[in-house]
Amino acid sequence: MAVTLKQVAKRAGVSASAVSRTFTQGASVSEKTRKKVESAAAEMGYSPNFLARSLTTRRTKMIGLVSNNFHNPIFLEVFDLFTRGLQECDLRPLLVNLTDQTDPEASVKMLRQYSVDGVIVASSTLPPSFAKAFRDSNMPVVHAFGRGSSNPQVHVVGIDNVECGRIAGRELARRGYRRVGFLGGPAIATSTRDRFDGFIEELTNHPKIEVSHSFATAYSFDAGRSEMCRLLAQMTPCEAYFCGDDVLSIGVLSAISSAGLSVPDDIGLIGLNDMEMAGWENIALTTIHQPIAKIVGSAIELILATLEQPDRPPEARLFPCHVVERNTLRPTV
Amino acid sequence: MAVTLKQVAKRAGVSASAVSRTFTQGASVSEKTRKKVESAAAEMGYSPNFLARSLTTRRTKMIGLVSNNFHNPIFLEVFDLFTRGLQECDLRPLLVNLTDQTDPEASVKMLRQYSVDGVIVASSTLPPSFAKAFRDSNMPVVHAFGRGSSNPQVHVVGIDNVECGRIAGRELARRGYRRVGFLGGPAIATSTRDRFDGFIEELTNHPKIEVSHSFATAYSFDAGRSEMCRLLAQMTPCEAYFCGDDVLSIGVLSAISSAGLSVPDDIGLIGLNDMEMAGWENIALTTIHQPIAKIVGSAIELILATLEQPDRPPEARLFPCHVVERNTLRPTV
DNA sequence: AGTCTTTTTGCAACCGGTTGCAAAAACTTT
DNA sequence: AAAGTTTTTGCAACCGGTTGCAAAAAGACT
Repeated sequence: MAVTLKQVAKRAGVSASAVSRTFTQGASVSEKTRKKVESAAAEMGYSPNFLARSLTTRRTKMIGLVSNNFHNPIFLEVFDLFTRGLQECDLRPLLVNLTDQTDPEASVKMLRQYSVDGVIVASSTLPPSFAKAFRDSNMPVVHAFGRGSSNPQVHVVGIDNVECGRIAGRELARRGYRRVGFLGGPAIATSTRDRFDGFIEELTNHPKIEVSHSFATAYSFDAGRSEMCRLLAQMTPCEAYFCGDDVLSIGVLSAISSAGLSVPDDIGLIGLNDMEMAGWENIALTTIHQPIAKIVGSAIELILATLEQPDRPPEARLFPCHVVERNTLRPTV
Repeated sequence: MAVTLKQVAKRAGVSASAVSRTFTQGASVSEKTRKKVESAAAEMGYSPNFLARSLTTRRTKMIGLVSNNFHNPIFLEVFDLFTRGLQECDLRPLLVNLTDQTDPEASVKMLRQYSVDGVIVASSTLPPSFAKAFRDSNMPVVHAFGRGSSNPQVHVVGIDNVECGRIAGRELARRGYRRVGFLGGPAIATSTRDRFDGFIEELTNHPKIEVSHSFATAYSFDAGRSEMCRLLAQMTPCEAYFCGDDVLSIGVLSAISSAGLSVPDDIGLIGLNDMEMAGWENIALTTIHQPIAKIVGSAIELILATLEQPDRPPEARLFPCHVVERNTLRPTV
């Protein structure tokens, strides 16, 4: 059984309040009693119970971290950054894995029952309405990697996916490709739609370029590979593809080389994310860099600010992206 | 402000205990009051506060999930499995990222302050003493991917790393390699040592085979690549290498192809883990399969059992591994 | 030493629940 | 209808802390 405040109080010969105050920032305790309490606490190995404390302070310092992307390697980086960042702010992540089986409503309820101080939804495939459910339940929430909007319902931190689509389109045009393809992630995901829209929009400026598109069933290696295999079997491939994201690109890359074709000589490829693996020398994917460290940092900052000031109006913070050139697009003509 | 039990009690016209009992499994409440309470609760959107409850029940249903492997892709699979598995048992993972900056002692204390029901340490690089610190602090703990031992200090679930070393040695011998190398992870990690010992032991049965060894600084792509680059620059390479793990292997693979050599024609490679990526067609790593789903499942089962029966003697559960043949070792001669 | 301030202290109520216990209510049995 | 049995109920204490408040102690000033 853990040592309690009362036991420490008795041992130190002071009241419970005195002990409580010694362990509370900025409370009024004389140096003398503080010493008494501290040594008693040290002898007994006491440290305050955060959950009991939270009952009166109404702060648990726990943050729900909700995601459904446990198969995309970039999310390992995301989790690393979030857990480190939260820890630095003295917050603990309560991790929720939103699978197909889990009821979204249930996780809202669950996180409320655990009195988390706030929630971070980390996903580019969940709809804004999901994050909003937390807001409706009166919890501060930030949707990281969510869809930007001029007047968002909840805080959003991410990138401008439409602009990324444009960047990709522009890049392929600049390199003189004449038949290009959009090979997106799941067609329902807003991130996919936005990237698609931007891509198409940009390429309407280049009427001579022929554009086609298709969608993979998920942001995953397998989905990318099988979609590309399907395309290769059906028709003569485009000269270059803009892929929904990096892991998808790697699947595509694999399909291409299995077909005996080579990148970038036969087919060009540009991804999105710039995950660690994209820089691995045997992959060397040309891709659009998404500043995930900044996004994560900003999401944490925003949730922190919202804890202070719960009625802060929802804000969208979108970070600029840029092309990282590696070896999967041919040089400019 | 969230609805409390008392408010529900008032609305339903019953005592607080009645409300509490309606929400407690197996408590005695008449059908009539249960109905009254349930409808009042539904109208008001009440659900019990788990943390307040935990104060008396002494169960938070939170499990500390501690790891230091946020850069090895296999750990995304591990986190996925753990979070799903725990959720299915109605437990929530409180995630702790043990970085170089974080004080291990502090995380023990922190998890105690949050009254987690138990702790799962998921790491092959942390020493048994780390897991033991939780045990010493009276928390049920399971060390997943830890070092097996005939009389362990804490519950361990994992693989027999020594045996894996033997398997690798045997496999290379069987394929007729005559100069083989061990390219391990960090030399201090027990998993590395054990794999090394087994490998060496097995190869003493084959005195004609020449064995060398070296260690990378981490289980990571970069570490594998740079160690292999170093080896290739220094000396004529071995005919085949047993790599510390898969991500290391992929780094090694990349170094080899950068050097203009090919796998398995010039150099053979066998990894360990069989992470998803090892099966990607453009990697196709021959590797030793570690049954991570079984390990995770068993770790959860064990922590659950220990919650029921805290004084259960420490147990080591080691799962057998086997070679998965893909394309990085030459065929048997 | 006496008065006025400021700081420190303990009491008691509270945070949102659970639970042992004895009384009340509901059934059984005769 | 009375007595006996079982089930349901509310009271009150408790889980491990925090905090407003008024009293006590300490310090500052005549």
